[in-house]
Amino acid sequence: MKDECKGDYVKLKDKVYPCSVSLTMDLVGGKWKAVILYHLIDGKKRFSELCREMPTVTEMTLSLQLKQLEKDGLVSRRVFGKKPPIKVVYSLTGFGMSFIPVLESITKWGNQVVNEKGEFVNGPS
Amino acid sequence: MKDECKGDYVKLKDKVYPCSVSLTMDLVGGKWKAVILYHLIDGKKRFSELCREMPTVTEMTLSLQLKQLEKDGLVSRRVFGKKPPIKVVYSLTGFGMSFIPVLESITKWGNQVVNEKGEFVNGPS
DNA sequence: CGGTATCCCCCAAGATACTG
DNA sequence: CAGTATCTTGGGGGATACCG
Repeated sequence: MKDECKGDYVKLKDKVYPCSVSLTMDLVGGKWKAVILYHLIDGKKRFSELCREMPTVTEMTLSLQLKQLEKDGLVSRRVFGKKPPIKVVYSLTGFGMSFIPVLESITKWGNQVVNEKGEFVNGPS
Repeated sequence: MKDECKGDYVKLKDKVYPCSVSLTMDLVGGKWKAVILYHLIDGKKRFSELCREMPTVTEMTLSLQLKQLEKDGLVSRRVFGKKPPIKVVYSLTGFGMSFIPVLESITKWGNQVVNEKGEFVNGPS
């Protein structure tokens, strides 16, 4: 039963998806993952830096999402120091970097949408 | 990278997002929206066709997601007939079509991932 | 500093049954 | 044919407090 490409299933780490779009959305979908990856495009960042750059995400959610991204191999986490002033640095892995073109595509479209139908705002207030 | 104002907020229909990536994920994120749009790339489809092409989505969820996509202006819904053998056709709007490049980018990346780390499967399971 | 531990709410999404 | 109507559940995501 040879279907078209669209009908084929794809499998990654014991999870089966109906198509590669579905797989992508599982890896980088959700409310924050793509945003996090976007903020890591320009290099490694500390946890607190990410917090500052994404003030609308709670620490807990950020931590959780980072962990999932790390588990899926998109982000790497390196720890410096052992006593309470610890330093943790996150960065894109090679795999994560391979996603940059998609992120740029997403950003570009989002900006277009805002330009045509929305508006840019300058403060949280 | 031209977009240096990553800290700016964007607004669309009374909703405020921390960045355009966040906006995009709100419009086409979730488990199925992007998949639905993907299946509409090659032209208009009836509800039952979409059901058949996406057997892992329930009718209810499909209906719900289509309604949201319609509300956000990405998909158009046209009804033919008024008595029980009704025919409803869904298609991408111009706005929806503007998202095709992003979908292609997503598909391409997903396929790469499967090629390098996963596998293609031919049957359901 | 960089998280966890809890607790909680909401809603996406599924199952099943029914209808104009 | 193309959906609704309910009901249920899982887990994403937030708030707050605390810890190594």
